[in-house]
Formats: sequence, C-alpha cells, structure tokens
Amino acid sequence: MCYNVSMQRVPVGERLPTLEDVARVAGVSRATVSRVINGIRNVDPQLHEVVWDAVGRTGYVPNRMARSLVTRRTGTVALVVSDSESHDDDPFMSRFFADPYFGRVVGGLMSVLRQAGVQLALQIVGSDDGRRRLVGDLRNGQADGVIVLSLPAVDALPRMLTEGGVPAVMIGRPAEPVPINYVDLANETGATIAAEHLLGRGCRRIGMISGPADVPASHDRISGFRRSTAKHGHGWVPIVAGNFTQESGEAAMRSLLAESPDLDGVFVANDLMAVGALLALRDAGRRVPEDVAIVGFDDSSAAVSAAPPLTTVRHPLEDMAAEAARLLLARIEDPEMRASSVIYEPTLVLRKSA
Amino acid sequence: MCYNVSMQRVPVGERLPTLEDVARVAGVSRATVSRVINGIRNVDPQLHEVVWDAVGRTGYVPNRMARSLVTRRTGTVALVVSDSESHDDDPFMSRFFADPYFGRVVGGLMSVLRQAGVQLALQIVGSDDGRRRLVGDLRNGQADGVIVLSLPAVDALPRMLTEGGVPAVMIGRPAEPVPINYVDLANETGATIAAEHLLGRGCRRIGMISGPADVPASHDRISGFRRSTAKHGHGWVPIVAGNFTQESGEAAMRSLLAESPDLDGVFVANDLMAVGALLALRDAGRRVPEDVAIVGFDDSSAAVSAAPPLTTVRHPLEDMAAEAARLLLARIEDPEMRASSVIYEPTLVLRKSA
DNA sequence: GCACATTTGGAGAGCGCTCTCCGATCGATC
DNA sequence: GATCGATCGGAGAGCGCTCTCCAAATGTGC
Repeated sequence: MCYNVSMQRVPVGERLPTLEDVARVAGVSRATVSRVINGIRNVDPQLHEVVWDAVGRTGYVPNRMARSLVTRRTGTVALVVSDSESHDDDPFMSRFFADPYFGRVVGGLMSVLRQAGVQLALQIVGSDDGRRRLVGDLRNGQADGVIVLSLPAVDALPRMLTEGGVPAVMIGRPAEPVPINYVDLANETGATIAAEHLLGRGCRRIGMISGPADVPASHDRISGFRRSTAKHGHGWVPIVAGNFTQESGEAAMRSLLAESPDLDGVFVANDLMAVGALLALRDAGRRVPEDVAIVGFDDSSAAVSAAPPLTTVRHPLEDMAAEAARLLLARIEDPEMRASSVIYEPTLVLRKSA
Repeated sequence: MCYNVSMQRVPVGERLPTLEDVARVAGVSRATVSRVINGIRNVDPQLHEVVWDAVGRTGYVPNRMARSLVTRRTGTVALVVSDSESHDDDPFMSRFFADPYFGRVVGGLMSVLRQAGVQLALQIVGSDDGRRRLVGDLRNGQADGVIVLSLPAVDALPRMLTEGGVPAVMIGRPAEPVPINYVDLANETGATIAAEHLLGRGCRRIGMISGPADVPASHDRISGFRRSTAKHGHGWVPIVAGNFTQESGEAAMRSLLAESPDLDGVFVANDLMAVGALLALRDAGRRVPEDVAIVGFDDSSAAVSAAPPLTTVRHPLEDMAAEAARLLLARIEDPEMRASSVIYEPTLVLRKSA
C-alpha cells in the first residue's frame, strides 16, 4: 500500500498552528490575523494577502472552542428529543429513530442548517435531571439554540427553556400553553379532510385508529375527526387508540373490526399504523378500498409502498422542520424576537386505499 | 397564565455563575472547586461538602467550552455523512435521511453514546473543500472522534482522517484499503445465502437487482451472488442496477422482466428496492412468490409491511452501529489502539416472498 | 522534640481566541 | 509646514476552566 503525504503542513511538533503561529509567519500581530480571518474592518489589502498566504502555508484552522469561549457562539444547534422515561437501552428510542418521522425532521433541519454552516447535535433527555442539566449546558452556550421534539404529553422542558432564555423552537405545539416558538400542522383540519373524504365516497360506518390521546397532535386529530363526523350526523364513532407503530395499528384494526363488523371506512392517525391496519384487514378477508376504505396520515414513504397505496393526509414535515430551523436561526440572531408559531395546512393525497 | 419561578438562582446580572463565584461562596479557591467537581485527589470531606453546597446554591454548571479548551476533550462524536457531490438543497440528502438506514444507524449509535454521556453531532460533507475543513476542525478538537458513513465509491475522507490522526470508525468498509477502523457486514455471504435460498426452493431462472456497482457493499453483494449462482451451474444471470430507492427498484424490475420474461426468482440488494420490485411484479400480473420469488436485503421495517412480507437477509445495522460507537470510544480512550474491523454475519429471515 | 515524608489547598500560568483601547501613520486642509 | 481627522496595526486583557508547581499543614518515627 502506498501512502502519499497529501497534507504538507508545517508541523510544530504535535501542536497545531495557532493564530500566533500564523502571525509570526506573516510578520504581523495576532489581532491582525484575527481581523483578516473574520473579515472585520478594512485591513490593508497587501497585508490581507500576506496573512491569507501565511494561513495557507501553516495550514491554520481556527479553533472553534477557543472562539466560542469568547464570542459565546458555537455554530451548533441541538436537536433535543425529550422523552418522559427512556432509559439507556430502551427499545423505544431505537424504534423512534427508525421511524421515518425522525429522518424527515433531520433532513428538513439539515437542508437549512447546512447552508448556514451550523451543525446539528443530537440530544436525548429522559429524566427531569437530564432536562435540568441540558438547560444548564444550553445556557452556558453549549449550543446556540435548540429544536425540540417533545414526546411526552406534558413536558416541563419547553417552559424550562423559555425561562432559561434559551432560543428554542418546537416541532409540534406544546401540550400546555408556553410562550415558545413552534411549528405545527393543523391536525384538526387534517382529520376533518380525512373524515369528509371517507363520508364523501359514501362510507356509512366509519371509525378511527388514533394515537395516544394525551399527545397534542393525536388529541387534535381525534377531536377534528369527532367534530366533523358529528356534523355529518354520526353521533358516535368507534375510536381505538394505538401508539403509532405498525403492530399497534394491526391490533387496533382487529379490535375495531370485532367491535363494529360492519365498518366500511377507517381514518388512521398515521401511515405506519395504517399499514398495520391493512394487514389486519387482509387477514380478515376484507378488500381495501371496496369493503373498507382507509385514509392514513403523514404521507410517509410507507404510504407509497403499502398495498394498496394509501390515500393519506400529507404532513409536510420536511418543510416544517426547515421552517423551524429558519425560525430558530432568526431567533438566535435577534434575541428580542417574540415567540411566534407557524401552522401548516395539510392536504389530502389520493391513492388507492380510499 | 402563571409563571412560577422554578429556578431560584443567585443571578449576577446576566452572567452565569462561574467557578470563581462558587469558590467565593464556598470560601475556597477556584482550584479546590475544580478538584471537587472533577473528583480529583482527596479533598477534605468537609470542604467537599461545603463546595457542593455552594454549587447548589449558585446553580453552577461547568462551561463545557472552557473545559474543552484546556482538556482537549469535547464529549462529542461527529457522525459524518460523506457524499461526493451534494449541494445545499440536494433532494438526495433528504431522501437519505428518510431512509430507514440512517435512523437505524443513529439509533444504534445513540444507544451506546448516551450511556457514555457523549453527544452526537451531525455533519455532511459534500466537497473536497468541506472534507478538508472537517478534518481541520476535527484535529482542532471540534469532536473527539468521528463515525463515518461514506456514500461515494471512492472517498478521500477515510485516508485524510487516518493521516490527520483523528479517531474514526467507518460503518461499511472503505472502497480502497485504508488502515481505519470499520464495522461491516459480510455482504458476500449475505448474497450467497439469498442465492442459495432461491435455488433451494427450486428457482431455475434467477436474476438480481443490485445497487450501484461502485459502492463496496453493493459490489460485494453482486460478486457473492455471481459466485454462488455460477457454482450452481448458472453461467450467466441477469443483473440490473438500481440506486437503493424504491422507484429505482420498480424500474429495475421492469427491465429485468423485459429482458428475461421467464424469471422465477430475484435477489434484490435492499428492501426498499424490493418493495418497488413487488409493485412492478404486481403490475405485470406476476404473483409473489408463486410466479416469482423475491429475497430482499436489510430486514428493514419495509420488509415487514410489504405485501407479501419480504423474505430478506438480515443486516444487524443497529448492533453494528453500536459496535462502531464502542470501538470509537475505545480508540478515543487509547490512541495507541490499532485499526481493527468487525464483520457481522448476515442471516436469512423467512417471510412470505420466497 | 526534631527531621522527615505525606497530604492538601492556593497562586498563577496558560488553552487559543476576540476585541477594546491606543498609539502610529497617513492624507488632506489651511 | 503645521494641524486635524481618519484609518490601521499592535498590545494586552480577558472568556472559564484545568493543572502544575509550592507552601502550609499534618502525620510519622526515632
């Protein structure tokens, strides 16, 4: 094997070149090099060149840590996954990461952060002690701001963050009103769209597979569905709760079927559960959409690959995450910015299942 | 709304308490507080208590930045996604993040890092300039080490990292031999298992949908498949390449079908493409597995929810990522550690598609 | 009681950077 | 040519922490 020395540095022992070294090579002071590198004030163009040349020759790279220490800026944003009780090897967390939800959020976030030259640091907090430590670190400038994915129904983190003065944006509204920035989807509207589509195509006996009733998004989808079915004269509709996993959707579909065998339409609160429901329906010998129509929620990749492909409520998660990142960046830039929220409108994506 | 002051600090203006402040409150020197907090040397138990008390009263949280500056340790590991030519709003990246692959890796990584109190920072590099900057930052102690997900077939990053002396572990072997730690799957074996299963269940005309031939994992799966079919007397087998997305799998299946209409078994190099293949097969009126048997690769969530559920080669990605994290942590602890690699053996998961 | 080894706490020098002064330099103006 | 204002570069003080000295305090053996 052949190793060509691709990096021809001017190594000073194991020490990396510092501003001081560059200054010496360029024959100027540390301050001048700093000014050139940060593009501050007009430095004599000639010196400017000399300095950059010295930077190139020494292979200098600014030390972020040292810089952050004085500027109080890290160029890092934390993505916090706040969970109520997740312990070290909790399988829940790994399930969460494998869920397309997480990846879509990261993708949306990165599309904006990358351009801004900001890096994303992943943090999980599972206990109140962890939350406290996190807020402490954050106030200390561990990151310039945070994007919060709050899983528990009621979570002290959003409040702790605002009280600590940490720039933060939530994806999904907080369960209790807290003056915090957030980006959310009009979940009620989404559920309404789904219900009306089901009713519109002639379903007479409809039900719903919901998520856990205490998380805000889930709650809103339930109430939106209830309200709109009631409006159309369906006094009572069967609702069974799952926990957003495929297996739970399958189980929920079974109990729904047992409860109301004459079911002809189901709104499922996310695509993953809808895929599970499809499986249960096939087992029960019902055709989709002929016997039972299914409307999912999210428009995740699972919706396209399902058999039949799912008609679903589109949740523009990437766009929302990108907006959250923009909001956070703006807030970091302007500490006076007032808490604001952006609500996205869902749309129905028609495929085969309803 | 009611805001109860949940954090009763002793605020010194906007300044957060520093070691100095704690020292003053405790009536000792800065050094002593530092020693107590870091548990170094035996400090008089009585002072010990006084110091912790002062820490509590002031609400002191150590400033990581300042600490890192002197210790050269950050408590951060970077997850680098090295891409050849990804630009700012490249849709490819968002597709990559939404792929279960990414989430599984993150989940596996976090399961180990979390316990170690290490945070994960996400980095994307798309250009050689970006790579250079990254290595520079890394050498400067921006992170203690890196986990590399190298997408391009031939990538200078692994070598740059080893030459720069940055602790690094790759997930998936490097395309060219570089003395770097890595964790990989025995891809050839996986392909062999798939081929033999197909042959074993009586398939006579088998083909393959592969990934891009220049990425190592993909290459190995192709050669494993070729070798084992040849061994069983199939001199030539049709292989069409996709790019690991569902759509590409669908397209590949169509051309495979056009090329060899009498096909009765296909090995698909990942589950996502296999789901696409299933769609194409259904369109073509072929039953799976009766007319055409399908074996996927990965055992991702897509395999379970596919119709029919995929028989697939299990890729224990979470375990591999966790192992990579452990390896990295060990390497960070012991800089003398020699580059080593861990190869996982794939297994076949039997479901309905073959 | 004294010489000695052994703890234990404090002073202070940095880690690598930014940024505020301030003095030096320069060109323009009368 | 002297004076003023503007501009530009350097010195040096920190940012908050760790860690190496050292001095003081304590304990040990004869």
